[in-house]
Amino acid sequence: MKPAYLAQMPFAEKQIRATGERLTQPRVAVLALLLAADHAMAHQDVATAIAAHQPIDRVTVYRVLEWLVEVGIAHRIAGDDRIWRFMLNHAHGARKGDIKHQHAHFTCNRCGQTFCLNDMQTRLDFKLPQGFRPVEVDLKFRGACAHCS
Amino acid sequence: MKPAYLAQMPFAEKQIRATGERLTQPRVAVLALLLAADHAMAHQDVATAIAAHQPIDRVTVYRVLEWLVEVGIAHRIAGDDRIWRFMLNHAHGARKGDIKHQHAHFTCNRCGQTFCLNDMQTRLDFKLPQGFRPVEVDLKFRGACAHCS
DNA sequence: CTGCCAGATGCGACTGAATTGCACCTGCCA
DNA sequence: TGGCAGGTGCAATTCAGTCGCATCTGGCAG
Repeated sequence: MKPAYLAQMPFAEKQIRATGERLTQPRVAVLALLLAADHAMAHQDVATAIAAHQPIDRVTVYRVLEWLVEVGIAHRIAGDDRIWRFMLNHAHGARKGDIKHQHAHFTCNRCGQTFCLNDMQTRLDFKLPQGFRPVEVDLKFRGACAHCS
Repeated sequence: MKPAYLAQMPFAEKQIRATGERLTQPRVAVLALLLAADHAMAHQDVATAIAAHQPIDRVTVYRVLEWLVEVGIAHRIAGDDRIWRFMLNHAHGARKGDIKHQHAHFTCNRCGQTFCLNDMQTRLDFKLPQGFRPVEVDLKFRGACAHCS
């Protein structure tokens, strides 16, 4: 059986080319996998999924994921199990001076999966104590996801 | 020179007794240290600070911190460096059905310290996608803290 | 089309936070 | 004050993530 992410490869290639950086097998495979995922993936998940279809080194997976974050394609999420999870960024027109990356994550206590809530409606009004100047905000929910509840 | 946290020991003892659980040296020391801290402390910080004054095992520190979380005295914060940090809970009358633990953390990009923003004013209106039922919310800021800005 | 080489990959060894197993010790109640 | 449940100390282990280095390769120059 062919993994579903293979269908995403052409799109992955295109997106990598758009960065102007090198197009390599591991990069395409990892990005295609993330394109096909509806939830955040841990390094291990990525390595296992790809290894089932083509040989890939653990370390390369780490480096590709890190690279995807660097070029702004993906972002990493710190899990409660001290494991990084990765997800593609939604295109969002950030303007200079804006607080970056203001979007929410939802981790399901039942199935353990982490989702990005890009389309949620949030209004966050806050006023920090004197002197604290935020640059970035993360919002994280825990509970039961749509699948498990 | 006597570490400042020693002054907190009587209070620590009292709070531990209030739990009905055993009163032990390591528990008192760790709690006293956290009582004296104005920011979240990593396991290592705790171990080092206490070891300077009395012998204590690394593993015991882990277990005491975990225990403090269990009995509801402290809570743990996942850092971006995949290190747990611990801070005392503010007393807050949570009612059944309330979303637990809705408070914010602020991690300084300069000095690396993490603070609990208990006294901040926040209003968070949110509406999650269909089916997602949150139990807990964490809000995390990164930027420059009052000391560094 | 081909050779070159910066940059990417693969592999092994390593780091460091956190956990586990087990023997010993100690609060605390009877 | 004796017993023992539960806490502590120590050694060994786990596991995500990192590093150094040799090899390979995408993509440009020639």
